[in-house]
Formats: sequence, structure tokens, C-alpha cells
Amino acid sequence: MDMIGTDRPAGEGEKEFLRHYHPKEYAPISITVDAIVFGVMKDATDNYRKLDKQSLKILLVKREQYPYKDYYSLPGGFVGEQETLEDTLQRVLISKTGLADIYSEQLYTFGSVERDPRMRIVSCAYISLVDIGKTKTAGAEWFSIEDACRMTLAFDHNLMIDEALKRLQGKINYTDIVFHMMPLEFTISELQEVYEIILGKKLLPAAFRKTISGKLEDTGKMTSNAGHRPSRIFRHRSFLKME
Amino acid sequence: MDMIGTDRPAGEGEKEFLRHYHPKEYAPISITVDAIVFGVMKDATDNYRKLDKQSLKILLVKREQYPYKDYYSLPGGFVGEQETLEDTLQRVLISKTGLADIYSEQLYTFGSVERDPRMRIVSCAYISLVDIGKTKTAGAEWFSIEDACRMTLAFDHNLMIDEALKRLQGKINYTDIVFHMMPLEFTISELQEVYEIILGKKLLPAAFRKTISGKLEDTGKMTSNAGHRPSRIFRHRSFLKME
DNA sequence: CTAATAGTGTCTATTAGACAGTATGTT
DNA sequence: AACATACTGTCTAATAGACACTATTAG
Repeated sequence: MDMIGTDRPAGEGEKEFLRHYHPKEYAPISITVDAIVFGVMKDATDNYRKLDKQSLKILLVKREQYPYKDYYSLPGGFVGEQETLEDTLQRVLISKTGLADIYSEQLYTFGSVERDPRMRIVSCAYISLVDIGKTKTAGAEWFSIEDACRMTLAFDHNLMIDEALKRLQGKINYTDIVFHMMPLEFTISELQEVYEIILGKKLLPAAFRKTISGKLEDTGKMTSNAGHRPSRIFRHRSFLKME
Repeated sequence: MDMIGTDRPAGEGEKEFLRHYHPKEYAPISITVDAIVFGVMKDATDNYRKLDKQSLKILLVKREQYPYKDYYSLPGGFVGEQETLEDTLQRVLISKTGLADIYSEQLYTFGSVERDPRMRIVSCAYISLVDIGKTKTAGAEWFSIEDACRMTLAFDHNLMIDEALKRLQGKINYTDIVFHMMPLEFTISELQEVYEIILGKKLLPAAFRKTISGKLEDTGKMTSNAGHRPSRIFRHRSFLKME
């Protein structure tokens, strides 16, 4: 995705121009990066026979400074002059949430004029997906999507979450992004529930099995002590995660 | 897509903070918007019996200033402090190409550090689609995709075009965006050729007719003087263009 | 045995792909 | 008549949806 703008026939005229160029007239606009971090978490149930319900979570941080002091916001930060957007994303994720090396993709760049009361700030939003079980977070809290959508978040972050959900919904059926949120090993029922949460509708188990099984690999293991018939445990085929 | 950041419970503390806030420490980064404008054009053939071949075109402007003086580039410009990204896009399109009110969607934001030799500039790229026959351009030239990809363009604009093509390819089969590039009325063969150009492969006429006809509406008109069997002329169903 | 989930088989409707064959204007 | 394109019909294979049915554990 990087392309250096200097590996071209740059004549003496251009070099001369650049020697005297001074970035005097750029508009006083800042750029930030915000991360919408999704993960799936199991909420324990009381009934020993029932499966733990899972829910889709999002990572928010409490703002300690104005503006929107004490409101929750997406983790984000200003883009440094010598940082790519991805560099900023990684730095912000580590410093505000403790997460390193997680799957991320650019979502959308939000540029409305009044989105930040301090000054003009354009924000490039990224979606990040994590396996909550494999990572530790620090300084940020997981909220269910429903709660996060009901809360008033800082800036236009409610809007960002809406768009991120739409993107997830749109991509879940023709990509393998869900697996970035799944543990290394899981049952088909667990996977189906994640699909159902993201798509917001129930799926037929028989049809789901058939379509998804091409992407899965049997680990040979089974669940146990579940109070009902054990389930095969699968992993994502062609997975690149560490064992 | 707009959300005003001020319709919230902003206490006296925040107001006080904002009164004294001075945007002193923003990074000296500028933001630009670049437009990848696609259209389809007919190239006349010599053989009276053959149909005119169509080709996918892209709109480029010749740079008159350093850097990349005399190179071709995508139409683009700096985002003004009181402009949204879409505002900038519209202004740039009108001033550099003469195009107004054309379909556009955000593509991707390019943020590598060295993409502009003058200073740090992050660029938000948009895809625009036009019916070339209905619009006049001024100050810009149409190039075939093949030519544009072979040329060395300013900045990372070759990369932007690559990404734009991928996006078009990805969306053509599950959206109706092609119709923004089509004239109001067209034959199925013409439409199929556009699909073939964008997808880079031949399609079977029978299958194409069947799948596409649900989106089309018969105008009742027919082509004539084509040197072969006339063709029905269709338009896009639920079209919003002006008659 | 029962509750709860796991998993299979089958039927149907729809769709994509392939391809043969027919239709119709202009020169 | 010949050319070039327009259009239709049919077969097949693959797929999605619906639903009934069987299987297996802990308690």
C-alpha cells in the first residue's frame, strides 16, 4: 500500500522547486485515526444444560480530558507527521488498549466540519477484530454492541460504530474476517451464533453447516461436560494464527 | 453522514476548556481529495457491420506546477478548513474537470509518509462515475484504462487507480453502480461489454441477459441501421436520472 | 427418562454455466 | 445469400432454504 513519491524522473526544475517550497498555506486541519475494535465474549449462563450465550463486544475508553470529558469514545489519536495511518493505528491501539498486532482494515474517513468542537479534525476510522480470549486489554473496557449504541459517545463515534457494523455485515458472507474474532478452536454452533449476532438474524443450522464446513478443519477433539451431546471442535482452514 | 459534535450535554467545564483551547500542536499535515472519474466511451469501428467497441476511460489532468510538472495526475485539491471532504470533491471536480453533480463514493484514504515530495499530505480518494455522453469536461482529458495504467502518473495515483478498479470489480455484481456510467438508453450487448471491460473477462450472452434483465426496463425502441439484426433498447429500472 | 444441543438426509426452488439453435436487419 | 449480431430454449450442476429425523451426553 505504500508508494514512495520520489522514484521517478525528477528533473533539476523540480528539485529547485522543492528547495524553495515552504508548506505555508496548508489548512489548519488535523488528522486522527479511530479504531472500532470488535470481539466476541461468552456470557456464562445459569442453566448447566444451556450453552453460554456469546455477544459481540466493542472496546471503548473513557475520556479524561475535554472535550467530552468523562464520556466514552473509541480509542483514537492524532496522526504524527512521520507516521502512516497504520502506524498511528498501531500506536494508538497499544497505548490506549494494550492490543498489538491485531487484524485491522480501513473503514471510512469522516470529514464533517463540526465533528470536533476544538478545531477541524478529519478522522480515518479503522475496524479491528480480535480474539478476546487471546489478548489482554489495558485502559479500555468492553461493551456490548447494544449498550455502546445506546450510549452517547464522544464526537461522531456512534456513527462510526453504525458504519462499522454495516461493513461487518456486508463482508461476513464473502470473506473470512469473522475468524479474526474467533478463538483458534470452536464449535460450529459457536461460529453460527457469531454470524447470527453480526447479521442480526437466525440461521438454519443445517444450511449453515453445509456452507461453512468448506472453510473448516476438524481438530478431532470434542467438547465435554456440556450437559448434552458433545460437539466436534473445528478450526479455520488455512489459518495463520499461532498454535 | 454528517453529525454535529455539539448537540450533547456540554457542561460549563467543557465550554471553559474550549474558550482557552488553541490548536497549537496539530501536526503540519495537509489533506487532499483525489477523484478517480470513470466513464465509458464508444470508439468507432471501420467495419459497417460490427458494433462500435466501447472502452473504459479515466479522467486525468496535466499538472502545470511542480512537483510532477507536466505529468498527468488525478484531479484533486486541498481540503479547505470549512469544507467537508465531499465539498472539496465537488469543488475540485467542477474547477478541474467541469463536472458537476456526478455519482461519487469514497474509495480509500492514502496516508503513506512519502507520497508527496513537498510535505506530508494524506489524500482521501473518491471514485466518480459519469455518463460521458451527458457531460462536458473542461481542462481534463479522457484516457483509456490501459493507457493510464501504463503511464507514470503523479504521486501514488497509479496505485489509486488500481484500487479503484478493484473496487469497481468488486461492486459491479452486487450493486447497480454501472448504470451511472451508462447512457439513459442502451442495448443489453452494450451493457454486457461494459461488464466485460470492468471484470476483464468474457461473459455468456444468454446467462447475462437472464441475470440482468430483472434490472432493466424495455423502452419499446429498437436500434436500426446496424448492418445486422436490430436490438431492443433498455433503460435501468427505477432510474433516477432526468429524462 | 429428559432437556438440550449435535448432526444427517432429503426435498424443492432458484441460479449460474454451457451450448445449441433460431431470428432478423443491412449490404 | 452472407454476415454479424440478437435472442430463446433447454439441459446440467451447484446452491440455499426448509424441515424432518436421528444421535448423544449430563443429570
